[in-house]
Amino acid sequence: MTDLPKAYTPRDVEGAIYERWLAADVFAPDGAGSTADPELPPFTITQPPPNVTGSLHLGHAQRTTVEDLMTRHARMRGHAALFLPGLDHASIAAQFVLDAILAKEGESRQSLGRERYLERMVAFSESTRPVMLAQQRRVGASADWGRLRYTMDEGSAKSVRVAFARLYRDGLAYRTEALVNWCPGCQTSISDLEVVPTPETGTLWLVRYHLVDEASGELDPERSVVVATTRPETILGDTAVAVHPDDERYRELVGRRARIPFVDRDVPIIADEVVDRAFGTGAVKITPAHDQDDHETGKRHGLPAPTILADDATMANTGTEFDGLDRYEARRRIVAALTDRGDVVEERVHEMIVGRCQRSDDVLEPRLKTQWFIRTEPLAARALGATRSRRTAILPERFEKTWEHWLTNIRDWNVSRQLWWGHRIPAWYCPVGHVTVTADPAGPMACEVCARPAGELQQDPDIFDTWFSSGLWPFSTLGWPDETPDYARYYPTSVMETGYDIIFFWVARMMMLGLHLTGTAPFHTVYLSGLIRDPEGKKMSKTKGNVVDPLGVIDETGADALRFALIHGSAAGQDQRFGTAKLENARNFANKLWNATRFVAGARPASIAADTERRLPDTRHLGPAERWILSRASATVATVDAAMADYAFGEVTRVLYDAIWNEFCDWGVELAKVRLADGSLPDDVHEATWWALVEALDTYLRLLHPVMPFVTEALWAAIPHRASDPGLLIVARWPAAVERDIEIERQVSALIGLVGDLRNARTTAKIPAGDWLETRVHVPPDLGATFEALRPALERMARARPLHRELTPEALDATRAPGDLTVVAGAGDIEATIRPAAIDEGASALERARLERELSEAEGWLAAARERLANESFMGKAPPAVVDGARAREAELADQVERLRDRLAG
RNA sequence: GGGCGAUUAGCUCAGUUGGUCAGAGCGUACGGUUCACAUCCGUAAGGUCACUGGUUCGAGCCCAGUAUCGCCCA
Repeated sequence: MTDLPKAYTPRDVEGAIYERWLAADVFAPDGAGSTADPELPPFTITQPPPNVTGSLHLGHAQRTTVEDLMTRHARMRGHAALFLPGLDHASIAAQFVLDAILAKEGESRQSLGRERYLERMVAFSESTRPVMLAQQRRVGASADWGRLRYTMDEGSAKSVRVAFARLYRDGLAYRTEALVNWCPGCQTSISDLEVVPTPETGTLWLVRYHLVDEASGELDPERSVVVATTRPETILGDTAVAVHPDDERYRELVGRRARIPFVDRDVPIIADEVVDRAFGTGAVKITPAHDQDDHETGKRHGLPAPTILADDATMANTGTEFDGLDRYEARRRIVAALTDRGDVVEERVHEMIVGRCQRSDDVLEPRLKTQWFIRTEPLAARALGATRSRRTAILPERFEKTWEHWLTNIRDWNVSRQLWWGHRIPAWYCPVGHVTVTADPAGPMACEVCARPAGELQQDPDIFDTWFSSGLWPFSTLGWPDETPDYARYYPTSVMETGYDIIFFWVARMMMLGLHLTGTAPFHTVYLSGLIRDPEGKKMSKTKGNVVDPLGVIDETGADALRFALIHGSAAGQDQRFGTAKLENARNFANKLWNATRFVAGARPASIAADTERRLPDTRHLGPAERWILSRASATVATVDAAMADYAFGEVTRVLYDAIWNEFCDWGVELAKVRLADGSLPDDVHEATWWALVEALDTYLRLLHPVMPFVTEALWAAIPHRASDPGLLIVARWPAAVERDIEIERQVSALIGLVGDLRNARTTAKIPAGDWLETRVHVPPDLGATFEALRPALERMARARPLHRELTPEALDATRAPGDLTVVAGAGDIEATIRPAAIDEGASALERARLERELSEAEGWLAAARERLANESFMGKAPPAVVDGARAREAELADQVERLRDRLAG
């Protein structure tokens, strides 16, 4: 069909193609248009659900592309391929976004109240949701939209309740008072993973605490101890001073008491090995309610742990003038007051690490709270078992080390969040504090300990960490805890593709929860993508303003170009910089393919009807070029298959780019052109030639479809199909590698090499590209027939006319005239001469220099080859195949060197 | 403090089990109105594969160490 426009315009094609896929119902593995083989196992990917309130960025586009290409590949191979899409309610992240919007309206979480806030959230997410889904369609995701899930839908809610109830029953969920990471900005606790350790330059204050005279109970005027602290405001919560037990400086102080300023609390001086003698003065204050280490120390020594901060990080319950002050204001005033008293001994600049909130960047406060935790140790052990036994593989493999380390040092997971947007924890408390956990959405009938009626019970106000529902994703989306048909058929899933940055947040949790709740690892392969960075290598982020909107890119260069660019030259787990050069290259490639197809479609011999059914080329009428391209196409199938099996998607695109551009377009099409245009050949030959091109092109379109689905689908429609083909490429069968014709590949590639060498010689001698020059060639006898068959094409490709074939090297020599350009090609056994239109001294010199350069290069290789063959160790120890190869190479080089020397001498 | 990654052509990066693998794209230079494509075609130049040592007949690839940059964990 020649009605394809001259340049590929993705905009004119993509939307319509996606609509056709939707209309044909081919995304669902059990859709009306599915061609899945029921005998084959299904292939399942559950999409990492993007945050519902966000918008897609390049990272999403990259992941969608990888997931989609695996899905499309599996689908074409006949598997029932399920790409299950979804959205995440994103609890804290969504609240953060909404809170910012509310703030602009002069409202806040508090001003709205829980109910209205949640209504607002639902409305907001409903406004962003269709945008996000549309974005994914633009990228080309062949996801089963009919199975779209949401972490806040009833299915997810049910699985959350059931999962938690099971964990509780199994002793893996417990409620306790513990020191948690509190974000004063978000007003919630967060998990250890959400803490961002941030280096900061702070101050280390050395503060004098006066000792108490045990006899009088008054301050001992003689004795004091100087403690070092970076947080003077927590002095108000001190319940001890600690020194190292072996520290001679303080040995005699241990057991005495010191008076805490402002609160006038007398606290013991204790000895504990946790103290670092080299830090500060070697004596530290202990604030068990506001520091992780101090909390542990306090527990060991039975110290009280008064909380002195409110949820908003103002001072509270100290009974001092500082109550009600912000923590930093309190710090300033306390330092000032201590200075006035003369008790600030020293201030030092101090480099330290401060924990900040991943979401709001607020400095976190360790706070004592009663919360729910998941006991992770037994779960982690099973997760490790799954990867160690290779029931689940992690790619790239090096992440297994990270995985091992984290899971073997894992800490219990705090799942309580003092937020509103999310799944409410299904735990109820009776007035005396008994706990009842139930999966029943209506709540418990009564306290399961004391049987107090439901009316007296109160549900936990907290919600779950958003990652809790995410952790159930691979099975909650398929119907778990119910034994649904989907769950039976598609679980466990096949591949979990995601960014390596959430391996702990998400992958580990899915693994742990999946193994415990479903008894099986939720996926057999974890494919970790690298991160997309900006051209300078910086992480893309909204605050940096370097985020690229994929829709803009798609509008400009097309979804296929974006997808190709994201895959090409990438490797699993490896970050990539993303710039316009890659995109342009990908766009050009799509255009190249478009035009190649345009040529093939337009080159259909008149003897073949436009709507004809696909035929295999008649092998009797195939020329070497056609046999060559068919063989190369088959080789490409094999290489792509191998790369796909290795999840080496960058290799897939590399191989296809090379095959399509440098083999099919540059030579397959160019060589065929001559034959197709040769009116002296019979129709049978034209037809076979054309069918060969169609066959090869069809193979490439199929192979490329997973990466570039739109353009391949569009182009596939422009070439004849087989009777067995479905109407759409997306559900057509993946090609099978057939036996290659190695001999024809060798011969044609030698002649292609000859053309290149002839062009090189002409260019070096500054011969105008368009000049037709008399050219003589000698090829070894076994290449003779192929040479003759390709002669017209070779003439054209090398601008060699007339083109004579000499039967012996001597015959070629005999025709040589002064000024002739000489070419030694192939394995040194092909020679050619080009006769310029006029003898040009300058050109001759250039020509001679070229030959000399070639000779010295060949001599160098030859010397190396001979050295190798002379090496007894090599001859003795290298495998015979390698030795044979080296011998053949040596012979070739010797031949080449000899001929080049002859030419230069003659 | 522990771990991981990167270091290959001017730039951005491929290189699966060690045996012509020294590659691609972009860029550069020169030349092209070849009837699919200037989003193109042809030709070319450019690299001691970070450094040092080791294993091996043979190392970009394996081992040890060093340097620089980056990331993760504590």
